[in-house]
Amino acid sequence: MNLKQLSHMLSLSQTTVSRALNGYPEVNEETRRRVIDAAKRHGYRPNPSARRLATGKSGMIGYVLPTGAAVDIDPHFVEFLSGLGDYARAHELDLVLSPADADDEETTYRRIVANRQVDAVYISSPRPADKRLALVNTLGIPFIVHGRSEGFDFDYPYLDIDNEGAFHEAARLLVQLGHKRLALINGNDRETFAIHRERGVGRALAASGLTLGERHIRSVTMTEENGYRAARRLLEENEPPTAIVCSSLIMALGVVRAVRDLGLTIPGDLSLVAHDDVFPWLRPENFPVPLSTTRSSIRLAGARVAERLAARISGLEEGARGEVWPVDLVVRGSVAGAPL
Amino acid sequence: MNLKQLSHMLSLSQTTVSRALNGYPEVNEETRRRVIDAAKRHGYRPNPSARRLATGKSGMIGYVLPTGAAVDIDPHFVEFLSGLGDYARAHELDLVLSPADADDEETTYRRIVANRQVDAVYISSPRPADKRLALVNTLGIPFIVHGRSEGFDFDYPYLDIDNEGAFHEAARLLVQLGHKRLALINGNDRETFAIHRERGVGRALAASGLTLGERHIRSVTMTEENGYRAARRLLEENEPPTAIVCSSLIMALGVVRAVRDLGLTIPGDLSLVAHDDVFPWLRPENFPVPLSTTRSSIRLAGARVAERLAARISGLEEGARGEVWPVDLVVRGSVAGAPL
DNA sequence: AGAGACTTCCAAAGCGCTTTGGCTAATTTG
DNA sequence: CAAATTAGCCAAAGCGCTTTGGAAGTCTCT
Repeated sequence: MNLKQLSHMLSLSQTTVSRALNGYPEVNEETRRRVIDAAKRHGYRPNPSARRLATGKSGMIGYVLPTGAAVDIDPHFVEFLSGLGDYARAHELDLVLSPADADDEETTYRRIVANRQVDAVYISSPRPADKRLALVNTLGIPFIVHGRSEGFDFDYPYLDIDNEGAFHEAARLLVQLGHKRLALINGNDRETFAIHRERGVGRALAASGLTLGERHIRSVTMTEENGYRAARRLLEENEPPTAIVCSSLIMALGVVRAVRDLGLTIPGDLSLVAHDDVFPWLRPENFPVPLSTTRSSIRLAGARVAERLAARISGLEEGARGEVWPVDLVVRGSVAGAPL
Repeated sequence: MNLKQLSHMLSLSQTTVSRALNGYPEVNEETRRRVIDAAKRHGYRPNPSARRLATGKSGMIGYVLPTGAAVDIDPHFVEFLSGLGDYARAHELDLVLSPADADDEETTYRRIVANRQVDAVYISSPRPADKRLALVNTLGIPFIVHGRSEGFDFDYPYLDIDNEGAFHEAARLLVQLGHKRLALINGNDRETFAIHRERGVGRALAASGLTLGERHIRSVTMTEENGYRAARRLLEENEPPTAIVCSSLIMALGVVRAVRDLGLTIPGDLSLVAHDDVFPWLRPENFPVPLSTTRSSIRLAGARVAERLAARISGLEEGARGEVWPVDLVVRGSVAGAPL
């Protein structure tokens, strides 16, 4: 059932039927009702390919997926996707994943924009002065950044959590508990979120005249093994930290293992706080010692990003609105006063 | 730069240019060279929307993503996706994720097929007599199943690992080591892979006159917490198992925690083997006691599925070829002879 | 030399929608 | 009451490809 048949059936022109269905004003309400009714009865669905060709709109959102033999997709991605799906499901919005060589995403961005494959894209894990931002900005495709970048002469729409505030709170708590030697096991410090987190911890320490020395910062990709290694190196130093703030639950697993291997205890010898993106399959309250966390659901963020992308596509949202979500600090058994 | 302009430039018809570019035989090789050359020089790329409308082919593969407030996307998905991207990247093949209500995926399958949104789909985590299989089979869209189903009167193309064989081997090893009371902490037993794994363990036990009683099988979604709970319940029974086979590393984390909480040790009191899908961020050799595993890279499977989908789309692969990959049994410190 | 078979190309008709530019009849306005 | 709007509809022209159905020219064979 296509438009031609439907309009013939109604003894109307394709123009009128099309307009009736798409909510244009220049059609009699009575006629519109007839059309909509007939369309529903006959299960008419406009052919998306034809519509695409005519309008240049695809009704899909895109994501350029960096891949490569040495590249692992962040496990957080799947949670973000769940959220995105939560929104998209209800709006028949599909997501196009365009795998790209991690060393050359630009080609892929250009391709999907030139081909008009998607109406909008989102960008995740941005870095300061991230080239992708500049690119999509000049290419003129609607976009939203999940996270933040820095150092541009233009504003852009984003959704981010208050990483600095969260880690500031966490560190401040530890300082208040008497800890003087804090360490930070961070994610890749070329990404903005990691920079913000470090800044948060640094600010909290500075407020008490303390500092976060180079020695006490590890910046690694977030695997259990890297968490373990970082923790061991920190804890085997001369004056080991008495508290660690850690950027992910997965790394925290490694930290816990290292602490055990060294015959230490949490929170007796070491206080530990980690950031929790809320994985359904690994929960901080189930750690050997319930883990204190800064918590923010990445799934909710996914849903919100989808919602805002849809709004931008339909013109409901404009401009460079930045949105920063607060982060909860949830204190559990893994923190205690500094050892004497 | 579109076809019209290009053909005008070459003083050829659109027909000839189109055919030259698409490798049709009825065009002089000399002409073809000229055309291809000019196309390259001017950076001509056929408009995919137009091509889609004309041919009905989208050049994309699809996946219907079950979502819902109570539905969590399997973290394995991201690894599979990495593999898919490895192949797709090199072939400019995009992946369309169509989020669907987990209780009604059929509508979405029908939509993407009717709209010809994708040229092929893959289906994962199939169950016996899975409705999705019957559906895509009748809808006539090329597909590949990652995993296996059972109980159909038709064959279908799939890629699966030898779950039964793997768990048979694992259980056989444990039996050989003198274990008489084995338990299985499995995934959702409505999915075929879990059934196969149970079958494998059962067969190994039966070969030695042992059985895997109802009591010794837990079938749960694969979270750390569920692994912990299942292990505790098993180990707190009258005659607790001396060996556990576990369907995922994440659950194994929970098992290890439970063992510790109960004051037991691995492998002294309990031998443990788990299936490892090869996550980059959690490796069995880094468990407190290095974990014995049945190993199979889900990422490689993703790449292979993409490759086969592409082959089916282009007609290189036909029929209902099933492909079963062997699984490695990797023995590490977590298994030992049965306690006396 | 004429019939048949290739080879190589082309004009034009789709694919199914949106949108432009009217046209008619009804309504409002001075 | 004539002129100017407006409401409501339509025909036709795209969007940029692929593909059908020739047509003209070149070879081959008897």
